[in-house]
Amino acid sequence: MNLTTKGKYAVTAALDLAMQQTIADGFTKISDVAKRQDIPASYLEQIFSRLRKAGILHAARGPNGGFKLSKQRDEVMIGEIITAVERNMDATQCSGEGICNSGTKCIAHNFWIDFNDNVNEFLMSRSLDDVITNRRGSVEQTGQALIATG
Amino acid sequence: MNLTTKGKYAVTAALDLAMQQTIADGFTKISDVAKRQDIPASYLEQIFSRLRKAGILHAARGPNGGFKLSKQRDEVMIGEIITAVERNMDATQCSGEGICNSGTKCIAHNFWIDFNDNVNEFLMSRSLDDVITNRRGSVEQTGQALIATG
DNA sequence: TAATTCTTGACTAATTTACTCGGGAACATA
DNA sequence: TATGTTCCCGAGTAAATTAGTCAAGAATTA
Repeated sequence: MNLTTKGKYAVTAALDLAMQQTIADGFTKISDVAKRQDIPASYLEQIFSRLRKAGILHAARGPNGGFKLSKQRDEVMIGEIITAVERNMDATQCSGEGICNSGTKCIAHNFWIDFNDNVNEFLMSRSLDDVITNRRGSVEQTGQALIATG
Repeated sequence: MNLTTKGKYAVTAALDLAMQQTIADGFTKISDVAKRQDIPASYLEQIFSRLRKAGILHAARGPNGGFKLSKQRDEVMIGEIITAVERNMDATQCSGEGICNSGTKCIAHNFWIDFNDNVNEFLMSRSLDDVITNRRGSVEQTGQALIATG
């Protein structure tokens, strides 16, 4: 399981975009987000690139360009953001393949599956809007699983 | 947040010890646990050393020596094991210090605190016995927090 | 004494993280 | 169409971390 600076920056930056869209409806520049949230701009480029490819953000080039959310802020789940940028959020030793002890499931396998489910549910039940308004998960889990649960 | 092979090996090895103690009441050798659970023995040495220093295991040297749990298997929480061996399980960007955005709390700070609490509760509510008998957390959270929650 | 088992610390290769850098492409405006 | 703006993309890299190995030593039992 990896939860790194990249994932945390991604969430922070997405929250920033969501908040900016409440103020004005246009695109927000990487450099502005970077400055406000204290994130290295060139690193944030990489992160936004991934979020765009995952369909979470929409980009526009040129003057007045930048990024905006593809959906409403109550429709974007934190879990989506994290899986889009993190290498691996799975907690099983075998990446869910059940081969953790010389080809068979290790004795902790089901425990880590449960752990995955728990993290999954937490991250997929909280939208950007929930976090901004300090709610603790109000929207139903809708889509696909964040982590393969074997 | 770091959940690495070390933490996963630690849980698996502790489960093995717990299961062995049901069979016989003596000490279990590192080499036996390593063989059964497919964990490098010299790496497991390091892991058991930490678990012993954390008071989770008790060791004996010499013939018939090895390791055993210091408590009953329904009293050892998975969370204890993981914090004993993992470098950092905190998910906040600032290690809970609230300085994630140039000296102040970043806009995601409270979210990561909630995430910590969630993981915390999950791991501290499951004992070795719960995992072995495939229960999903039966014992009350008793002790100190796994992760500082700011 | 000899064999066994933990104890400790040093060491290391490979991987990952957390970035930077530079050139290019699209777009808006004048 | 020239110019500045902003995203796009890939390559490169220093530092940290992971996932181990190895060897010498201490305690214990037979």
